Amino acid sequence: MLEMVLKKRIRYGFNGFRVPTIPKAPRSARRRGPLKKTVDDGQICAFELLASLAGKLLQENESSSASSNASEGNDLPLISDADIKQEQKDENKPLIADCHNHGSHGESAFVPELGLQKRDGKCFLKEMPPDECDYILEHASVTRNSDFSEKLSSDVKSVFCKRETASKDFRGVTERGSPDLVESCDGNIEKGFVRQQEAEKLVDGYMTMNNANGSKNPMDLCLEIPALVNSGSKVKLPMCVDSVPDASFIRHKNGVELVSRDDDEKFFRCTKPSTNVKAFRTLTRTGDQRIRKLLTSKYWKVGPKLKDYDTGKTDGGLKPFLCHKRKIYQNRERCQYNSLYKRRKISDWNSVVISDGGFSSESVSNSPEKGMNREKNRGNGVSPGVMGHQATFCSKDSHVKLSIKSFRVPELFIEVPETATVGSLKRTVMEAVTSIFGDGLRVGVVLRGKNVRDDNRTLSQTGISCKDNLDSLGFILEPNVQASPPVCADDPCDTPELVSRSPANPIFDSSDALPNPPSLTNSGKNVEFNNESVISHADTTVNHSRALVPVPAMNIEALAMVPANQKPRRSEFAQRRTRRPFSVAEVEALVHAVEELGPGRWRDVKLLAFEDADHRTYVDLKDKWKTLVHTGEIAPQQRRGAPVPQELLDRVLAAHAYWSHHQIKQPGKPHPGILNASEIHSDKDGTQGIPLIV
DNA sequence: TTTAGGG
DNA sequence: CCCTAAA
Repeated sequence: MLEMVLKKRIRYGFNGFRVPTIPKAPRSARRRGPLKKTVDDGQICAFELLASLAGKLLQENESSSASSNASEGNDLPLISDADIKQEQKDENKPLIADCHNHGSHGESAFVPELGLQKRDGKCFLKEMPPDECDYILEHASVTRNSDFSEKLSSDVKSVFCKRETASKDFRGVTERGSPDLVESCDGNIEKGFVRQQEAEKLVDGYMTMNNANGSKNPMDLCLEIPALVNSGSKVKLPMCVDSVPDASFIRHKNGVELVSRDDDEKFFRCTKPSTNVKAFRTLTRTGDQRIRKLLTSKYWKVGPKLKDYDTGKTDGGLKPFLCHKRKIYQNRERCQYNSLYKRRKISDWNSVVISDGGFSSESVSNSPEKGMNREKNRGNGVSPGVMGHQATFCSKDSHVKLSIKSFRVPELFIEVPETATVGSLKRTVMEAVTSIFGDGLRVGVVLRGKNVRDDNRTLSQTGISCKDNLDSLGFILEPNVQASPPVCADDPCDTPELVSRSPANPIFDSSDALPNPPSLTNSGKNVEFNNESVISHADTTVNHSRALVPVPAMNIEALAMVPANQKPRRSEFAQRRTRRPFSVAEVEALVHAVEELGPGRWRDVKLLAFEDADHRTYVDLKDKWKTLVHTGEIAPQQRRGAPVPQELLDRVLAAHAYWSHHQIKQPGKPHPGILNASEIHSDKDGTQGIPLIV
């Protein structure tokens, strides 16, 4: 038989799926309206439940958490999910919004919703097995979209579904305009709750997805984070991660093989007989190394070991998967996985709000703003509870609002026999996607192209609270290193970083020619940030590099349709950072630092004068110095752009001349001349700054 | 990861 | 600013 290789790129970002939402925690909460209305069931109590849960979890966790996440405080709440329950299927309720619509392309997205189930009013909690239940899976729903464009690209999109709290059902959502498929999934989704350190947080943290009623883009996630928050602790991302585990399971069942490859081309293989799916995380060549790194297989390795389970498949429907997964998951895997994933999953939830804006915030969120979401990072120990009221440097408000419309996903490669049915293909893709997620994705925060790893820094410290930086804020999905469950327990591994960076451009798609990347494109990086910074949106999605999100969406069709597109278009994705002219103050600081340190020691210059300016890399400083020198050398009339005080230019030239004569920097050594003494160790202190030159 | 330069 | 070769 031949195998077709489908390569997909998954762009999370692309249209279709914006964000899958996965509400983790309190589902009920998520739904705005429903909750109360549905009072009837347990839903009503969602918060309460959550709170109680959280409390339990906390208690339990504390011990565990200590072990597991000591460092970070990740401990998240667990989620317990009771068994899975949902089972209703409502197929056709369109919940969410669209994936993008492209005019031409219709996408159909399918978003399942997850509903929390309560078992009894009190639901989960009770049922949760103390141990295992730690977390409940959440899940994500996957969506498929078929865009042409994407199809072309053979991307897979995944979408998260949002769920309604009350309902147990999934619904498929279709996008408007998209002629294609709409599928509804019946699947059941499990949810897990994450335990959070604090119950409150739980509450806060829940995410809401958009609902049909939701406003505009259901898919969009808006996150609000207190600027002060330490990245690690406070914000929680509701990821689909949880679902991940499930996915993994799924995979096995089919015998699909997933391979994750990193740039190096190492693969992981999950294996199994039937179809093989390989998921590659290759990055688009955007060239974004960063991204690549992220994607690299190392990260992705995931635990391939899943169990097999049966699933039905003929349907071709996703449903089976979902259901199966869950079931399986619940039954068996859970425990195991829980342990494994727990950390991750649990980790953080912050409240995420779906774009609709709305969930009833009041109940949940502490934050003043209503629709805000918070995220927590799992990593930090910091309690979410504390939201920062503090003002951020840059931002006016203490909260940073982010909106993530879509995430990008790396490419997936799938191999299936020609004889495979479309349904199996779909499943395969689904599995591949889920497996990826399942493995444990964690959210990485990229600011100005740099992965922000320090989870303990506050957003304001990191610069994320600044609007300007928001543009360059992106979220990426990173493989959970932890995949190896045991290891990571405590550590940071899990801790995802949430940083958001907004990518500058949503470029990526355009190249595709396909209209699709609609959402992304729209959002172009800059556009959005207004007061609120929207972080990822389109950009992220678009940018492969920046924004990734966990939620998987799939385009099945696309897959089928486009078996092999391999065109990696690098250019597409790459985007340029937003331009950020140096202010006079920055120039002054730079000049001062160079006067002391001399050129050639850009790292030290950065540390000395721009340590807190995350967006200024040492390369930027070096480049700026280069331009300053040039500017100083040319006639004032020839200078363009924001004028730099002549005084500074004079200092630039003086320093340049000085260092040209003196050995410019010797890294290890201080220079004999003027400067040295101060310089060497002065680094950060250097503040005293001695204007050496002059 | 930094530097150093060209683009 | 980006991208890279070198270190």
